[in-house]
Amino acid sequence: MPDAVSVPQEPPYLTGLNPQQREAVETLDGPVLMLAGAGTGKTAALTRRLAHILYTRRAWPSEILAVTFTNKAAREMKERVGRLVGDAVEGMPWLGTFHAIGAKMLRRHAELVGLQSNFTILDTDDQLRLLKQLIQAYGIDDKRWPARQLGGLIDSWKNKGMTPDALDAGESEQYANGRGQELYGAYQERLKALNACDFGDLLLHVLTILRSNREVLEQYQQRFRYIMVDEYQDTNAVQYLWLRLLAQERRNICVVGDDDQSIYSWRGAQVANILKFEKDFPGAKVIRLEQNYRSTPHILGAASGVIAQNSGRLGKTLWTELDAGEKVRVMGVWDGPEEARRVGEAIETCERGGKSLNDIAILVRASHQTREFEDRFIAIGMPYRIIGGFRFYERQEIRDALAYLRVINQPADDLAFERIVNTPKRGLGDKAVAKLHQLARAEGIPLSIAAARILDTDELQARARNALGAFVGDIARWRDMARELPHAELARQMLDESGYTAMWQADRSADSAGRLENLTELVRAMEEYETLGAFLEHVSLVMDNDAQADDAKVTIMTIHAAKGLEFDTVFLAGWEEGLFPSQRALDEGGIASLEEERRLAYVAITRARRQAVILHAANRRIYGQWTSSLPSRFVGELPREHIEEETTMSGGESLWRANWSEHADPFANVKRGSGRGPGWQRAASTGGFSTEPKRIVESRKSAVSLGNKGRDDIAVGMRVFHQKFGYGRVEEIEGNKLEIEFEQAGRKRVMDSFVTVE
DNA sequence: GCCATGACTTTTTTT
DNA sequence: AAGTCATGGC
Repeated sequence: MPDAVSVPQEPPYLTGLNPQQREAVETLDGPVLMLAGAGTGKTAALTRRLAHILYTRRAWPSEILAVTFTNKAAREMKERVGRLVGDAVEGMPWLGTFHAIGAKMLRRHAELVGLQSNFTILDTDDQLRLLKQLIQAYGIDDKRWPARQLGGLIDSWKNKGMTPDALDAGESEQYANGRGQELYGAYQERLKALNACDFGDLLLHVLTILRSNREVLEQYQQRFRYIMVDEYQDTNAVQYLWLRLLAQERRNICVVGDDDQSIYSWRGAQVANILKFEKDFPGAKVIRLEQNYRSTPHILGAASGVIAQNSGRLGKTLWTELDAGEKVRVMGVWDGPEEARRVGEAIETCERGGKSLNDIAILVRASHQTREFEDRFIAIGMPYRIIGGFRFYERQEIRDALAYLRVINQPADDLAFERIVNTPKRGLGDKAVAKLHQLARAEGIPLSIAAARILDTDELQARARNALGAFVGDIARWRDMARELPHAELARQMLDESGYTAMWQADRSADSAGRLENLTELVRAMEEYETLGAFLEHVSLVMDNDAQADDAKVTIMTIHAAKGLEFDTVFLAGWEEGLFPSQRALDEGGIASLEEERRLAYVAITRARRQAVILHAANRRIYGQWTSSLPSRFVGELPREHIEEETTMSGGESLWRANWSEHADPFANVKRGSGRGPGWQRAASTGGFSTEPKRIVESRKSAVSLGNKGRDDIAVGMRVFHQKFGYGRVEEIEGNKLEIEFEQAGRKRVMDSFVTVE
């Protein structure tokens, strides 16, 4: 230990950083732009920078604004900072997603935009129902002008920072021949009446408040001594305006981003934000992180080759000191089910090689692709977790239960009231609800109050009136209970007394048990929150269903959801024209969209640490229709020296014909020979092309037998035939896997779907 | 008011 | 293929 006296020991958070990272950590004053390529340790730099600020007492935890894009990223940052500075991280109320922070600010100043602080945050489903009502009320044909479209437009307006009165004619023109503004305005009015807001409002309302209330703005400008923003390339206009206002005073803002990983332009993200940072904050220090610590040179080379096809990049040179490792495998398969099967097999090989399933991920372009893998993994008993896709709170039973809680928490929440007024069935159908609406609209009161009033009239049939009376009585009683009982207990009783639990208990369908479990889980989760309001906020903004990460599972998710994550082995499925790049992107956004798809491909490949496998299928079922597909152009853009191509489809004509007969007329439009894309031609001409006959058999087998999930025709001791290993005797059965003593091949573990009974 | 039936659309990505 | 939505019989 040289010079232990004169050199104070380096704080732990500074060790192991490269010079650029260290500079990013230690440059605390003034604006900083960190351009950080994939895998260059930007999260490490960011978290240590945070630790540095706290450690040197430049600011209290509550004086730092740290914004991330996803809850996952926020959680991870919290964890990593916690490891460096201990409990201080608990006092960081302003670490979170833009939306979570927006909600927090909005609750404090709700009255400035005409809301009460217990406002409800509507999700997309509520939003859509509300829009449908409005569209109908305004006499617009919802076939021609769907609510979804209006919802999308409103969202994009909010992302651009446009309130209804700031909307220009061109924007308004996009919906129902110029009635966009009218509807948007009406929607905002309605939200106010419901004491509710949508996701976009969490950002836009805050911007409005900061812009129109000098004291509030100054208060926050003073408070936030340091501002840090992750994934800056994905910020949209409102977020940008927000940050600019908040950072203007102290100018201690550090943003981190990578223009090559900008994949949210459809949500209003503007890469331009990162490009003009130096203009917005003159004197900004620009720090580039270019050493990649994550991936092997082959993986990096493959990713760089693809992204190099894009124009208008800031450009950077990633390099790594890691060993070359394996080449990226590119695998052509017959169809979707085979893709899932091959990936399953490859994962089993990894597993046998001692790899944890937690280090393996399957990334897809569109969430519906997860299904193929789910089906397959259930069949072979492979543990998996799906991230994204259906969120916990999007499930019907959870949304119903939450609606009960919302009605208690916030009497003006008509959407919640409507949802549960006849769930479970109480004999209050459309007619009764229409009467309620009528009264509510005439008097300008919420539905729940209208419900109480209508009981004194003879508007409703005796039957409906009795049912409604009972329901109104229940709600009143629950509201009283809410004052005394812990909210989890309240929820339990409410679900019971309302008959909601009973409704699912009486349900004989396959998933009713799971739904009841989810309800239990929901109530259990409530216990962790101080107030009902806090819980509801958590549910609508933060909660996701990957909470239990205890045992090893393969992760299946979209590429978007994978941003910022990394895995040893990554399978990239469905690299086919039309799927990835997505047809819709190509049709609607032209070259700009294609480039975004390409960035997506770049993000996908760079998630891998050691091994990347890219797959493309020759046939896929789209909307129940078999369609032939070409390998993605991105496959053709992978530099040859970094990849290794193979296909499971050998045997030429005979195999193709053999498969045709198994489907109705699935490949009428299959193009053969010269009609294939570049990747395909190359695959066919390289040595990776296999001609082993056993593969043919297996390929064909897949097309036929995939439907069989589990089978009951096999028992221990039976003589069975396996396509690859021949005849053998079943020694052991474990789920879908069989232990078989083969006459030729010896003892092997195989999947039951591959054997036939003698 | 409830439920069964059939026509019809759908899937890009998320807070 | 699966889910949504409108219609009509009970």
